[in-house]
Amino acid sequence: MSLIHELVDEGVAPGVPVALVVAPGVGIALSWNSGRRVIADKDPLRVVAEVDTLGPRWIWWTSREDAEPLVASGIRPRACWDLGAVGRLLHGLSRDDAGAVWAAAFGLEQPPRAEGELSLLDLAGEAGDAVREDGHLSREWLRGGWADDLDRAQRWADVALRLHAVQEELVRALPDRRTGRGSTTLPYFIALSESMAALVCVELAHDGLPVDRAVLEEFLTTTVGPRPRTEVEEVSARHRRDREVWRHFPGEPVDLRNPSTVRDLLARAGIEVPDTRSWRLEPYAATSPGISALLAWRKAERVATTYGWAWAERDIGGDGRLRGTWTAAEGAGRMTASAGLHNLPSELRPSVRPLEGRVLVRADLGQIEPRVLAAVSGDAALAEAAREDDMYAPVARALSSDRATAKIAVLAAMYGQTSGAAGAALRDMDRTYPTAMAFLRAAEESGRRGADLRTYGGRLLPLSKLAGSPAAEGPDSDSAHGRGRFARNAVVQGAAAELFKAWTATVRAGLVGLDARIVMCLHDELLVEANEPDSARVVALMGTALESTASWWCAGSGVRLVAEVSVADTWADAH
DNA sequence: TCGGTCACGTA
DNA sequence: CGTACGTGACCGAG
Repeated sequence: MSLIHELVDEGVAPGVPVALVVAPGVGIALSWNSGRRVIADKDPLRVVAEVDTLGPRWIWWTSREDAEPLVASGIRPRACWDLGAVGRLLHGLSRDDAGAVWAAAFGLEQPPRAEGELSLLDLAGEAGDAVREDGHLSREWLRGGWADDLDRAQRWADVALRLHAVQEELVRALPDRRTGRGSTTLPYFIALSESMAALVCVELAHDGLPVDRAVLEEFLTTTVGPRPRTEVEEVSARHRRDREVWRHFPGEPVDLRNPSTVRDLLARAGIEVPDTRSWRLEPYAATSPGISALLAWRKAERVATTYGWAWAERDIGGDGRLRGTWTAAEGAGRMTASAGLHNLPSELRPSVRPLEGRVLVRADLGQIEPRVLAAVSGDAALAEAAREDDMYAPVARALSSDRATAKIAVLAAMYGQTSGAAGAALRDMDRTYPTAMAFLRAAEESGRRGADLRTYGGRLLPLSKLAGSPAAEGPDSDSAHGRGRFARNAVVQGAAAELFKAWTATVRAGLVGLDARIVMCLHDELLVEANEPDSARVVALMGTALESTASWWCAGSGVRLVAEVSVADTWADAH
């Protein structure tokens, strides 16, 4: 009987949680509720690929470490439960190492980060078991002490399965705040999609974003000059750009990279400003060629330092793929990316372009934050507005204002604006959408007090641990107000991030069998690189995936979620 | 060598 | 208007 048939007999089936531990070059250990076994094989990843066809829900410590070798070998696991990602969700952790996640699940103190050599003190009280007498995981095991022996790998998989059981119970105990509840709780769905987002992060880091080097190099050459071959060339290119600004100002040249000397320079020209931020200088640009030159210099300098030749050399591979490291949830719960992936200036987007025959399918969620506010606050009137394609239109009618004012008022409410022109509109918001406004105020109040909050999907926002001590500084300090604004925004931004990741996971599942992959996640925007013949199916998938996600994410709320989808050869054209 | 500040890109 | 994040240059303290 084949391995696969045996596993099926023993209860491995689609959706069944199976803890996986890979011992490189040795084999794998599996552990699930109705069985456990080790499989010795010199090529363990081949075995994982085989078992994945049964569709188990892989349980692993973190996708970052455990899925990386799978993805690198070409495996695209169907489903997982990422203990680290769920640990972050449940406990508001800023780390996801096994020792920390385990401790949090059992209500223990966070252990010190396991780094450096183990001392005798560390090993005291460890009798060779994975779990110590004090309930923490063994430092020896955390450092990979299980990896050369399948028997120990099996015990390590058992430990993961046990943590999964505890996490699952904790997740199921979280409140489900939906209007229309189903049999599966919302936080449970979110635990799954947060896990899948962590896996997507590994795939994004592996696959990279396609860059057309010729287009990029043309742009860099015209903006900052040709690629410098020596340090001398680099200095002279800098100097050439600097001179374009200096020639507009009489007297000694100053260091343009030092804001305080720039401020002096402007003062000499009769322009007094408290700081030299571009939005403050912008009004002078029309009348002062010097300011205009300085602003142009700033743009070029940004490219030269952050998105210039050095960046291209460092972060774009020989295969023309821009790669960074991705995290699935930081701060309020958004994904983050390094290597400039999340703040690529729009001028660079024409360079994001796949090879001939492939296209980019771009989809973005329209007006996502106000729609999310309507859903998570349970405000019936705002949900009514969120039935429309453009929800600011009905809001404007309700506030008897124009659309622009309505938009400002809604955004001001979500971001905690304290001053400005939205004052009157904000008071109308209070009258028209009292439930949503009370929801936001309650979040701000929690933040100010330093009381922990959970997002709609169950993410713990550890406001008691945020900068500034709530106890020492009192509820009216600057840091208390800072936490208040953060909390007010985080309950919306965080829930929007959860929705986005759930949508992303659904899109990913729908891509199986197509020649297409997700190459960018940008808060409310998804980019899929696809073989041209498959692009129409990807376009359709973006919409159907959103519908099916909305059917559980905001069940019963009446809120409509909308995605705008387009296909193009470059990121810039997909708008 | 480090943290703080300024600046600025995206959402 | 305000929030989140990552990056880089500079300053001043150590």
